[in-house]
Amino acid sequence: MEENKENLARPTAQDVARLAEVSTATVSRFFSQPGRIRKQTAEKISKAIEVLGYVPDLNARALASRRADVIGAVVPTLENAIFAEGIESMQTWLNKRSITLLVASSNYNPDREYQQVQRLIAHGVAGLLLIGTARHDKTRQLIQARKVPYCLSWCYRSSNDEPQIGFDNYSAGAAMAAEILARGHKRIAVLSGVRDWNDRATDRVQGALDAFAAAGVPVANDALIEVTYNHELAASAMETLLQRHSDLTCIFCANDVVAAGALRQAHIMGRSVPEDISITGFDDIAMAQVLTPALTTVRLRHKLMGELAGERLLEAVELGHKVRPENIPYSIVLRDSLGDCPNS
Amino acid sequence: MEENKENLARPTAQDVARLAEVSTATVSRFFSQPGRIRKQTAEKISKAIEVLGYVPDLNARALASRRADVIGAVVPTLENAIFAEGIESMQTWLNKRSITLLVASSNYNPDREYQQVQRLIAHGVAGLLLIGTARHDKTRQLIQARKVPYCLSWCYRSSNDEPQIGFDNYSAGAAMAAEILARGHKRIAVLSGVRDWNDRATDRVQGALDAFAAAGVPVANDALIEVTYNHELAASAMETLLQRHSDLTCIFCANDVVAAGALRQAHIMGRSVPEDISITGFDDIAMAQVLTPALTTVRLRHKLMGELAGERLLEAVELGHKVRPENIPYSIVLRDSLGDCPNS
DNA sequence: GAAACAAATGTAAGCGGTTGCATTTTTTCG
DNA sequence: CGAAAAAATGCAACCGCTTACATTTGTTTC
Repeated sequence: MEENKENLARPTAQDVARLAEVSTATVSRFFSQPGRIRKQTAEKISKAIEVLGYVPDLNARALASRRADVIGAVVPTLENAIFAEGIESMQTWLNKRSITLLVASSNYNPDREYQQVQRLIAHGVAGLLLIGTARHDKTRQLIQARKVPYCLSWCYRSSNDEPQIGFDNYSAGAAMAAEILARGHKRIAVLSGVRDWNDRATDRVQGALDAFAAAGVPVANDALIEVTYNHELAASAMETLLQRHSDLTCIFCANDVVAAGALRQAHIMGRSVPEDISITGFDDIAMAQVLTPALTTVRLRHKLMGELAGERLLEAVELGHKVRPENIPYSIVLRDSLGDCPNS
Repeated sequence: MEENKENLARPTAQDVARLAEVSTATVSRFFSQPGRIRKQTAEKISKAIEVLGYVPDLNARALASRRADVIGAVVPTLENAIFAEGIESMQTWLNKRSITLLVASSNYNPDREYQQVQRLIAHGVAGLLLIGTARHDKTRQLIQARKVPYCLSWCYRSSNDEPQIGFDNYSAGAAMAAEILARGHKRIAVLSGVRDWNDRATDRVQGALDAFAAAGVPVANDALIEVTYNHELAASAMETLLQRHSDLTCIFCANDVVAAGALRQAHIMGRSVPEDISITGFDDIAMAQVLTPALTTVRLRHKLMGELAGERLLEAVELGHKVRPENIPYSIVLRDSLGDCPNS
């Protein structure tokens, strides 16, 4: 009687078994191998489940079967739309396969990344998605020691032989630089994201820097400013840039958010884009096309990447092999913010 | 010898106990009640943990202690910046307390929301964060039956006595309408989000509609268009609106993304904002201030809300009471996109 | 310094499932 | 129709950790 209170709130497989007049083993098989159960037995069980409102306890299942239907991901932050989008579609993909995605944020901090990886491992994740290549060695060691299948994402460096599915940021940076150079720009500045512990930002900027230098228009040291992922800081950096070099004709921005800030600041300072000065972005987040002028940027298929990473990682987990590296192509989206160099 | 292979990969509390020459109970207490353990014993244990690289199995812990340090949240989508921001800060807050946040997306679909709630319950979450008030009854029943502490978020309706921490969207909609009316606008249109199963969008629009009607400038039926959360659709809806009523002087948008699309379209059609036509947003996402002109909008403290929800929900879980409803104040941010009504 | 009490630790029974192996039931087929 | 093979189900030992209760060790008191 009174013990039913508990049972009502959280019926167990035991309860289901009792009501359906079968053993718990059969109930368990009802879920894991429905084909191996007689139709009439299955109906009894499924009715009992219905009646009791039974929901299997995934913790117990994970413990007993020593595998969890959970994949973990540690992203820098969900506030960055590219990660939010990628994670969202990865999750959607995984959910279709009854896999849960457990997301944690590191806030771009390798120490926190380590903690989060540890937390995810403690939760028994079957696989791990990490962002980029830069991280503490102990983080790698932990993953190695636990033999957790993993995959790096948003990055692709041919020099790196870790499993990775992402974009070749260096070459994409160079490609955008080429577009800029093709329009005759010679006085160029760079608005970078924070590069410390961020290989994506590093590669993007380096790709562009190298391309500019190779074309004989190197970017001066004081024409490169690093800012965190934030409109306002980008705007004030833009102001600084324009004060230092009033003759700039193009700003290469390492991401769209920074570009948006720069665009805004240009407007405030009365420089029209792209007539007086050109600005390019990176990522092609949704916002890029509603800005005025619409942002010329590098399109990265973040959602596709998320899906692909989910698919490949799951495959790797199930088949027990490593994820095969994949370089997802980028493209340059020419909109209005990049124009020909004025006075040339 | 050979069984060590397994042990090396996933050392258990048993292994730690053996190495530290104590019982597993003591190892367990080392984590749960460190104060109750002699210093020298603690040191032996902590050394063993270090040596083995032991990480406790949270699934086993949850099972044995029948409580999990996990809180679940079902959001419509992380692609919407307001949820990404709110969830991010809620997660940060919870992580500080060693609580894991398990996030799932419903894609604005009540059926999927139900599935996700079921999934989270299966994972044994100690508490649940839901968005808004509109959902299937069976979802409510499931939560009720499982006695999972929960909290609605992003909404606050005084008529609703469920635990809720969020914003009074109706009154915020009315407040923005008041600003619009105060500037003399009389030919007003509304660009709404999809209101079906979305109480936030519904309330915002209704609040505005009622305010306009009360002021004697009701919005015509064909001057209200519903669009999904998307720039381009919003832009084309804006075009339709302007075709139907070329004399509109103000567009009330139910969220910033839609407003951005409208702004863009106004620009394309050569209507300058706010001189020819005013546009207002809702949410004050980061983008709002980099648009040109900067968007006048309703500021909602999404991050604060996320933190507060995390704090209160955790408190409710730990103390076993309900979350006390909380109405988080909004404010109107006057920027450039709302101006006086022209020709008046 | 022994009794009395407090603190630290150990013992062992689960938590809610899974699964190898044994057993029972059903189907197949000569 | 009965024996052999196949299919379905049951039994029971875990999975890794927690915790009530028992036991041991340490401390305090007079």
